[in-house]
Amino acid sequence: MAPRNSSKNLILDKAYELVMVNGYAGTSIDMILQATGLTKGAFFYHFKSKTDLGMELARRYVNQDSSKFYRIIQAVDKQMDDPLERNLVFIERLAEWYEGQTSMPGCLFASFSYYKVSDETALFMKKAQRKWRKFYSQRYEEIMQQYPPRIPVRSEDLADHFMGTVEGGFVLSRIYQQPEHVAMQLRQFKNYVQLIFEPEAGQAATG
Amino acid sequence: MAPRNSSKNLILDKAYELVMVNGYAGTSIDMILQATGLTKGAFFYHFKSKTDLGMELARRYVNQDSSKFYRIIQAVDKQMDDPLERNLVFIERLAEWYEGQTSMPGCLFASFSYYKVSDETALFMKKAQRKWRKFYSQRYEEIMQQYPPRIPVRSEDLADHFMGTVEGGFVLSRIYQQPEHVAMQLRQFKNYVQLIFEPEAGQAATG
DNA sequence: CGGCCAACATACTAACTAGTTTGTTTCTTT
DNA sequence: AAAGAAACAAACTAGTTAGTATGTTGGCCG
Repeated sequence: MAPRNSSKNLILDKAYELVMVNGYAGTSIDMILQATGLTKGAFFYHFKSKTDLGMELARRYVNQDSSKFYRIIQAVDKQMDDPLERNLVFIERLAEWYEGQTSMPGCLFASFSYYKVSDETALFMKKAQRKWRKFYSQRYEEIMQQYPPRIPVRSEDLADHFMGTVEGGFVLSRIYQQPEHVAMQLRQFKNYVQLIFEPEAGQAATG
Repeated sequence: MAPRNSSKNLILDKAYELVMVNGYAGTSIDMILQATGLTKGAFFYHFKSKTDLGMELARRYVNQDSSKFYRIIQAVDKQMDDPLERNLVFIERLAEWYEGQTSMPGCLFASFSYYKVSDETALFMKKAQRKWRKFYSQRYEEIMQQYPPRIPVRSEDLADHFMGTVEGGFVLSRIYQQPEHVAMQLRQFKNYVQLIFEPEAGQAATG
């Protein structure tokens, strides 16, 4: 791992920003170099090709994104024990986090999913996504053991739907050009989880 | 509008396919010409620039996608009158339609949202998306008048969440490289609508 | 202090990019 | 049949692309 503010990390930082705006194919190496103030020599010293940069961007994205989510999860887990409450508060905290962001939200994986960088990145992304699914589905498994779901649902599908909701929120935010849609989408998913598991959900409205 | 299988439509067809795989920036005019068997003269006779092609792709996508959805909706509306049942069956039919597709699903708007083709396309997409939201939110408004929702929800948010679910399903399908995720996501949303509005939803599991 | 290497800069190349110019065919219209 | 226009083809251009080859710098180590 390169030291904190090294040239390599600088390239990765700027490249990430540019890719999130212009996409991978729409981001040239020259654009990255102009943004960093470096030259070709520096770039090809740290990356053997542009494809290599794409792969490293994917790797770094997984690490940074994972740790961001874990950080929120751990903070919530410290404050409460109930698995359902944990999950609901996690979703709320995540929504609040996205509300605090100013720049246009987005997912590198989604960007790459609409332009195949390489077979390697495609495989890497698939595996990373599966790993996330496994993690979240275990959490929903815990919830299901304690709270009988109102309807038949699979924990894997809930995990996928959670991630899909975030992805959909990104796309909508970008089309509407309004970042707040991610939080809105997340709260819909939160409603869904509540309606499935919370024993008292929707009682007030019916009574 | 150009006649059915004209060169212009051929270009648009092939360009659409290529853009859905490589993205807009990753699809060169030469690639499109190679796929169509035409030459530069033909392309720039029909399109004044590549940006112009992007704009026409967006226009055509809205028309084709809208008519596809309307077709399903009208078919369902003929068979039943209840607004909630109509919506639920519509979602199910849509899920089945995506299950029948072989090629990797995706949305041109999503692809364009991760690479800004032009200010014109961005504005066009925003307006088209708003139009869709208006259409679907009206349908949920109807449902809400007849079926009191278990939880407080806004019809616009439901409309957005529906479209967001589809978009998320596309992204997940592409990352997992398994087209069936769109249908799975849609059925989660269907569950959500049922839990919100159906009076008897989830009664069997609790009793 | 001399050598060595990491970490770059500079200057190139060959292929590709969008777009233009000019020429050709075919159809229609009078 | 003449004329014009629609619908292309072929060849070109100027700029950009990823990638390379070679040169330069500073710091560390014996």
